[in-house]
Amino acid sequence: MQIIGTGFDHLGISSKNCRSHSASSVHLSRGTNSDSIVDLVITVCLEDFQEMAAPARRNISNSVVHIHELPITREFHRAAIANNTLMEVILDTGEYISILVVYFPEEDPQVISCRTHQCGLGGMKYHLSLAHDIRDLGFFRFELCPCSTTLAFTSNYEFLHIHLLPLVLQRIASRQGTGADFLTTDFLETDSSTSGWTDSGRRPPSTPAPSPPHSSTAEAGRASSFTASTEALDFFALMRRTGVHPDGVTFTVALAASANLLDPEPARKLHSLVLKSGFGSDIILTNAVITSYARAGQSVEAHMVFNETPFRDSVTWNSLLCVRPDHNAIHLFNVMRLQDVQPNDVTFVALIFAVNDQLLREGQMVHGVGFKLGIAEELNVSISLITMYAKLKLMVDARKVFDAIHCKEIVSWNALVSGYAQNGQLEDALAVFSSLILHCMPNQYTFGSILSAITTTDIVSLAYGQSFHAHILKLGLNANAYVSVALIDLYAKRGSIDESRRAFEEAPLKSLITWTSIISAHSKHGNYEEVMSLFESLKRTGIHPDHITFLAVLVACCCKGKVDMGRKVFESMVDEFEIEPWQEHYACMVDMLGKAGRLEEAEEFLQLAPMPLGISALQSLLGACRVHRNAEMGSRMAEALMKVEPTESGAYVLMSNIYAEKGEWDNVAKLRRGMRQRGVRKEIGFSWVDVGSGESLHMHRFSSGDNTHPLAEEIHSMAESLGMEISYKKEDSDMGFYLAATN
DNA sequence: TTAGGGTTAG
Repeated sequence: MQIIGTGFDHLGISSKNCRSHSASSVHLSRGTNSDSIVDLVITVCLEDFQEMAAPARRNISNSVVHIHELPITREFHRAAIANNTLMEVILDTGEYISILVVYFPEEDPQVISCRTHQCGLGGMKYHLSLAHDIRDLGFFRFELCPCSTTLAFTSNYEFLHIHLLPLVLQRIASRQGTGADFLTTDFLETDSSTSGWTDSGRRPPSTPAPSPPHSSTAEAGRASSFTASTEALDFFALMRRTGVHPDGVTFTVALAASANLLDPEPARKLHSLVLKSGFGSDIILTNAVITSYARAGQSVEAHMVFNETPFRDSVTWNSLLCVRPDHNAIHLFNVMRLQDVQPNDVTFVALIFAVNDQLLREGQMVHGVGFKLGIAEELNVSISLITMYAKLKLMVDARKVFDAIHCKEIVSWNALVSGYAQNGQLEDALAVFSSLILHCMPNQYTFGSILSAITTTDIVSLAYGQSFHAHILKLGLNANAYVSVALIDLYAKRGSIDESRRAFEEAPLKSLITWTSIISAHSKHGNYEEVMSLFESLKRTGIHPDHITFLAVLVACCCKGKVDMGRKVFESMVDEFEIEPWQEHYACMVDMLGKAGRLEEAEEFLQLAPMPLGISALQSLLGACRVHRNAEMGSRMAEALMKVEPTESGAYVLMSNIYAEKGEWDNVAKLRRGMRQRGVRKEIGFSWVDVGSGESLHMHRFSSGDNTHPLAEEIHSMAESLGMEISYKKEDSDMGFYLAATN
């Protein structure tokens, strides 16, 4: 990427400030680069940007365009025109283009650099990735998107941003040097004393809403949506503070932003403002209010607004149908039809989504009604149906829906691949992939599904995954967040931890999931030190670990016998990160304490858990009782296990071993009799060996004493020699430990 | 300017 311009030096913009989205180096020198990538640098504020942008639009596909040092004006509203025109330029050209906009107020220049990055998707759709390089602007800290983010151009955020940016500029100019941190003020708060459900003072019940994601923690898309929406509402607040009255469009945009925040407060305040501003009967705003409440988890309020609305259009009904958790979507759909409201494709998509895997008949019924109305054949409805049937484990029906689609786009192929992958039908998924590549270009979703299917299919060799990895590299999809996570997981589960690590390091944007993937990978490999070091690095990034991260760390502590550290981690999860432990966390603690021989503490944890811990915790404690020869606690655990799962052999076998080791043969015989009477059979355990020669893409499965493989003899002798090597190594390390202890 | 879903990850 090349940025052309003059006047940058004295503004202090360095390559650091102008991070390249594509991670290539940034040159701030004057020069021309007429290759395929075109960069446009604009120094504003502009006298009349529109006029200047016109030649830009004409020339942009030919070479570098440079608009520079235009006279500064105080008519800031023109900046809005400038922004709009800028966006038009991007859309018109349809080229890969990077634009840097530098706002340059007259006195004491302040800089906001805003890089707009556009990528065209086959000329069909345009998405903008809008990244703001933030500079410390003295009194004014402009917290936009701290990292590169992707936003749809048509998202409300941009429009609001474009409309209100001039106000920000005006604010900067008028308040320079005042030290006011005006963007942190909650302008919506000015109405809080009077805000409420309606002017009659009726307030909605305060149901807790899901907390907003940490802007620094959530994966980039979510974070950007959250940050952008917060910013949009800040602008809205600023707009009101500066005395500009919002119109219906502004309210709609602000409500859409509030819907992204998952926080009921802005929704309530905006609803109140809508009513006070006389927009109470505006159907578009009413619909937006319903969605805003619904997204914030306030389904009661969403329903109340719906009920109090005298006029409802199809969007109003669809808005309510999309409220989660849905209150009987099928019933709502029936009422809608009784009231002669015509359902459309959106209605069906929402309805199908509401049909979960418990509702087979309802799902089929919805399909039938959609078919009769001629809506089921619409592409988006068909894709929803494929996913619905895949969830219902009816892949034959999913396939029928897929086959009936006339114009198959990549998303429909992906829905089918994913359906097969999720239902463990790897071969079908691979067959669909083979056809898919003849018709369209696979994308990150395709590979995400395929890789996860390979990872979860035990009998498939790593070589299979590697061939897809090669495909991914060729298409340049390896940097995608989802693909990199799938690769980390694939390599870790197939024993190649170094490849896992490489996939992690190559991931340009590391989300919590990326971090958790690599921590889990090392945890599975028993690399305690790596796990702890990565965990510390993760915390230093400011990303908050979640339940699964903690589980991976606790498992690592458990495997390594680091009980005190494990307890510390568990406590920090509860006290510092305020994460309510799942039963898996308690079970892990029980396992950890049990393995370390701290059986009483383990049993305490078992009782401490606010929920029943399930069989795995009991099994692990029973196993610990066997190792540490505590028959009394062991029999308590075994009894509890036999009550929960009377036909599972594990408890009988373990308890029988405890008795055998203590020489209590009568008890052993009693247990065995009990097993026979209840028809309990010991399950056969299998192991898989990946030969990795490339001749076969499938792994080889063995059970104990299994001689059916043609190379059984060779394999057994190799296993024997490996076993001997392991025991020598173990003796060596035991001796080392002994020497260290005696010294 | 309001409604939705489909593909991916620990």
